[in-house]
Amino acid sequence: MAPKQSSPRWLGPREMKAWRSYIIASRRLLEALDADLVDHDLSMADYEVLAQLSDAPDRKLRMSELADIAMISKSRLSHRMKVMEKAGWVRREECLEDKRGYFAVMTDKGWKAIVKAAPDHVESVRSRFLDHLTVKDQEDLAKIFDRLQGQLRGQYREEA
Amino acid sequence: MAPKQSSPRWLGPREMKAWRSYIIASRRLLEALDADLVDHDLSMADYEVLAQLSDAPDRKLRMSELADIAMISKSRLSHRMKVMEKAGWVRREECLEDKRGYFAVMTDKGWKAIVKAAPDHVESVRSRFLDHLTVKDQEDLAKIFDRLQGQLRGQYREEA
DNA sequence: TCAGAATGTTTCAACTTTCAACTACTTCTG
DNA sequence: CAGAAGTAGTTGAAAGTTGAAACATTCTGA
Repeated sequence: MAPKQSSPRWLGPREMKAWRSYIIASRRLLEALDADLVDHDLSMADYEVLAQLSDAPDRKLRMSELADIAMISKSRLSHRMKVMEKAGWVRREECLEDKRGYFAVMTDKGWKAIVKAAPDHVESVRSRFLDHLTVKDQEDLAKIFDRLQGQLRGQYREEA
Repeated sequence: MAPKQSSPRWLGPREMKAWRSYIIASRRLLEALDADLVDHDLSMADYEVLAQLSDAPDRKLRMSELADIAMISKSRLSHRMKVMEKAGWVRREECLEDKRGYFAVMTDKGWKAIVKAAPDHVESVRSRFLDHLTVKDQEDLAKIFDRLQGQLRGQYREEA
């Protein structure tokens, strides 16, 4: 895929440090955040889905759009929705404009669940991430990761 | 677990931005790096295990130590080793000093596999991550994520 | 010497994920 | 307007992942 280099540009010490620090801390961070959510019977993935839904107008979104912004496949969302539906957090609703389509709608129970989980999750994000960043750090990070994202977005969507 | 706050400190715009940018870009980055390794029949997790092994003296490590530095559970490593053993990349070797123990040893075939994958992986890390960072960015990131890691290390190991 | 701890594997059950097929509907094209 | 092609979403099966718990073996310290 990537054109073979005649000789690979190995990472220098500073590059290696940046990469390893980032990747290791990130793994630990994600693990910790997931662990913090277990008390609410949620994973980060589910939290993300519910959070997106709760931010949407009328707390409802087309399945495809939800899959898109939550960054999961349609099939996966379908399966996950079935579980969340059983938990009573969401329900499906037909789309009248396009009868192929469905909306994912957050129920009151789902809303209560996310409202209950959110403060702990936010606290968790603070205590494990934000609290350790200065204002400048925050700005630097946002800048850096926005730059990365710009280049990553859809880059590997080659199969389409 | 976390003590309930009387009122949660919601994220301000700058905090939200930093957090979302980081988490979204990171997910895309990880996905992309994994996708880049598929050609070599490797996942990031397997790459990590093999890389650690290839860095070790004699390319061999005690199972526990390997699990530790690759940040996976012993059970998981055991499972994974079985797969990699079948692929011919590693083998197990008894430990003579402690007969309970085993070494994970990288085979020649495993060495060849990682040597073949490494340049592409490094190139992938560059093109998707490092190339978008200035030297200062690299230093900033290392500093920030080291700080995070210090606080995360073992923090949730409460069950032990 | 022996109880308890440590190493590592295994079995099992639950869960996750992907893939391809499928239904139903919409849009495009001539 | 017919029919081809595309889109939305679901489904079931298969494969893979994971962690917990039980287990065998060996080590260690009192």
